[in-house]
Amino acid sequence: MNGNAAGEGSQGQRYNPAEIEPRWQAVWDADASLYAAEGHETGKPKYYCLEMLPYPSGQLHMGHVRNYSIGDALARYMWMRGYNVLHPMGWDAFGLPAENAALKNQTPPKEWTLKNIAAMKTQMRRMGLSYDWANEVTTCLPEYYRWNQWFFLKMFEKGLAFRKKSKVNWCPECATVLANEQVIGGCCWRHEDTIVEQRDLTQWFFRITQYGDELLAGLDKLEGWPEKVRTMQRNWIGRSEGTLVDFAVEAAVGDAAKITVFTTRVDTIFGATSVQLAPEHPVSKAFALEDDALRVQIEGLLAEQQKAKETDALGAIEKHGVNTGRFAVNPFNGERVPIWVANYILADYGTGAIMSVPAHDERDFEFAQKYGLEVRRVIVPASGTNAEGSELPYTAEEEAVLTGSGEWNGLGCVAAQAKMAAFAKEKGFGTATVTYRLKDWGVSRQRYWGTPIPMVYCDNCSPDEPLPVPESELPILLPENVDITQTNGSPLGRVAEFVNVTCPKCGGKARRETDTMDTFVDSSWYFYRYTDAKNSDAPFDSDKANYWFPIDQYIGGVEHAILHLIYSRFWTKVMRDLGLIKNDEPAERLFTQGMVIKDGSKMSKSKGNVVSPDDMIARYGADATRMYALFAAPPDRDLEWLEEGVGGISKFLSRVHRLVMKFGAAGTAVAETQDKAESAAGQALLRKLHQTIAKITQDFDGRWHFNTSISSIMILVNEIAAHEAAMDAGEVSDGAIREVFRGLTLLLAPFAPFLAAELWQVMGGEGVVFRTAWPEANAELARENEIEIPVQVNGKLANVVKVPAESDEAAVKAAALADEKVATRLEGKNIVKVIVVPGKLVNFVVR
RNA sequence: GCCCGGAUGGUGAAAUCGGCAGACACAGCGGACUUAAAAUCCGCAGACCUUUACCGGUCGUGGGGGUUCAAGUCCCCCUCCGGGCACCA
Repeated sequence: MNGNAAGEGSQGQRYNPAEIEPRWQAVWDADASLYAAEGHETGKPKYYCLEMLPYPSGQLHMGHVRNYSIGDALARYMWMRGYNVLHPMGWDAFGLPAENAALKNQTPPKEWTLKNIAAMKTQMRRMGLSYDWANEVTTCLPEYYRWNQWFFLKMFEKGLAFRKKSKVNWCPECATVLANEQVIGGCCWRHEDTIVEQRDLTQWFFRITQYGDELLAGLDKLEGWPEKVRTMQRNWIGRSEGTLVDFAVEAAVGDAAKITVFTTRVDTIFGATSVQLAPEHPVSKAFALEDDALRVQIEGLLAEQQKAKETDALGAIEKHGVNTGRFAVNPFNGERVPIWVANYILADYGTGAIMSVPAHDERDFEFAQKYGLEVRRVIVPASGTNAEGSELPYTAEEEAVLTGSGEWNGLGCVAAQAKMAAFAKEKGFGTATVTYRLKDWGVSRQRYWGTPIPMVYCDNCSPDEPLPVPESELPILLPENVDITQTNGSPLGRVAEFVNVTCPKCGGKARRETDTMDTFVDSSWYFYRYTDAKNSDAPFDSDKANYWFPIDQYIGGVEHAILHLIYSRFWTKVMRDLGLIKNDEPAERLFTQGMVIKDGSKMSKSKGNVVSPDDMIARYGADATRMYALFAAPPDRDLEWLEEGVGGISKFLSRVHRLVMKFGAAGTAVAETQDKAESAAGQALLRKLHQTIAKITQDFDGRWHFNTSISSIMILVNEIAAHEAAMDAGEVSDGAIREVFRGLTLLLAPFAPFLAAELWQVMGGEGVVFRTAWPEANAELARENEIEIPVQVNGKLANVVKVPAESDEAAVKAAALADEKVATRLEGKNIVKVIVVPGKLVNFVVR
């Protein structure tokens, strides 16, 4: 290039990320120690910075870019603050897409997955992310999934892994079972238009409900987690205190001698005017066997309920019921009440049976109105409470007392609940109890690409009980070259060498379990493996895990608020009880970043609004792409991707580059300049630098509003540019120039690592910029000499006056009164009151 | 229905503890440089009224009320948008 002879800006020195970034990437890739975590023997405090591991689809998307830009900035900052940082990455590599891709491209899942991992790793390196690749974890490799199997055996030993026949969500498209959490709106989470069916299958489960109380109680202590996530988990666990009460069935048939109802309002039991059963309740079934006409009606109700469940319209289902013609006896008052079967009673919550109290429950009221059942009031507002809230149904329990309830009359509702539950227990027809919405975790999947479950079935020696594979036989390798083109049944069931096995107990012929594990198993403990990823004797070394855990900061999308994060908490508690670790919770702090939006909606292939990170990097560089992801919005909010914005950041980085090339080459070795004779320009530069250091340090340590951190760096650069002429003229000392450019580069390092490394080298900085101590804000240098004070008259701005920074109240007031404009406003008025907030404002209240 | 978020210029946003609303950017407009364009640099920029211009004024943070010398910020009521949960007894 030619023609641009003027001064410093020759073409060859222009900011060119396409040249700078690959050069530095090569340097970093060649140095495995750069981002390596140190051992516990280091004297430094530890910091475990973790971003959620991606599914290796083959392509990073902008959500990843955002997630990892946040984590990377934090990790680099913590390093510069002198911490021993663990910043690992891995691959959630099992799961259905690999099988789908295999069908489509005739590529085996393993090959497809490993190829994708390689591609995404390249993208991550291009992004300049500071991962410790020595601790990389890939969940689909036997080195990892053998420990899934090991944990399964431990859980089986402790009775935490068990089999039961259960109604399962079946996606016809996936031809597999889905967890409740994978059913969204009655449809499959992967096939949004495919309605999930109910099927009966024998499945493996993890007894997460055993930890229900602890999972719930632990949420209160997770103060570093978003309240939103904690609330979602609380709702998911759905703990509910109530009472079980037995109603005897009149003229009992077979097993159907009593009906146990679950209620949270046992205080209303004198108002119970019917018992309502779920269609699938054993007593419903027993009645149906005796009466064909009734059976048909009950089946009808069941069909309605299932259909509603499938379309997720359960909340809106029209209530239907059928009177069985039979009666149950209320043990509290000996009264006969009719037994109904209804479509809105769920078999899998509580006991599948309720007592219906129309006067004090919305749903019961609606049902009773429809079928003309008796509505009997047994609760009234406590005296002194106004009666308007007492219209039926009256559901209050505070400030409300019992009536028409025999010996319990006059008791407050809450007190009555405890006393009546105790009474039921004493008399042997009930007890206080706790019910959960949380269900045990179904982990069986009838798929190929997952961890084989390490159990065998032997008809000879153990026809009823599955047998665990001995630990010494692990891993049970997932066979390769399996035909996964057939869609029905487990693919592994068709591999004879896999299925046929010698019984570990009797040595005879036995069959292997052919289901694989839910991939949420993989992601429930991967972050422990990061602490010791190469260990072949154990999932990890306890000392190492205990050094690093809990995770100091976990960063990811809010879509994992329930599933992944509750399973991870469960797994941590199980591992603690196995004696492997000491912590009760996996992560001290959790951060959920917002979505990346384009043209008003979430980026997705179907909407065709996907922006490729590779394109952005090719056009503007990785630094600009990452920095934009942090600049465009605070990290917890949704971010609108605007390509022009990335261009703006790129322009800003060019400015920085130009200025450092021009002035920074003087070097960074000397950092102190408290030269008393520093020029006004020099003082202004140092003042802005130290203000910026304070601001960014505060952002990192506090609320993570990196958008304002970056804007403050821009302000600093604007200040530098404004003093360019003064620097040209030699009015600013070399020391001040050095300090300013050195500080600027260090502040930039967490956000734009490539450029920071480049500039550091240009300036002759010692060592690696990312291991250089984070600059410290000098309050003395940051202090303003003069500040502007707004002066208001009756709360309206009159003028702004300049005063020395340390002015006291009287001086500020005097300066305000001395101002001409202010004086004009005050003319002829009576000053009633003067408010002076030192350093902030003056307000004259006049009449 | 319940529980969380959110609503500020043309756009993304800032205002962290009740103290100058719109920092910093994007887009736009004007200018410098250039044969020209790109790039770069400088400047303008909430709306409205007034004014040749300067100056000046009024309104303004989804809507309505309130507290206060002072409200985007606190309190009460309402609207809309996003997310989660939902006959869970």
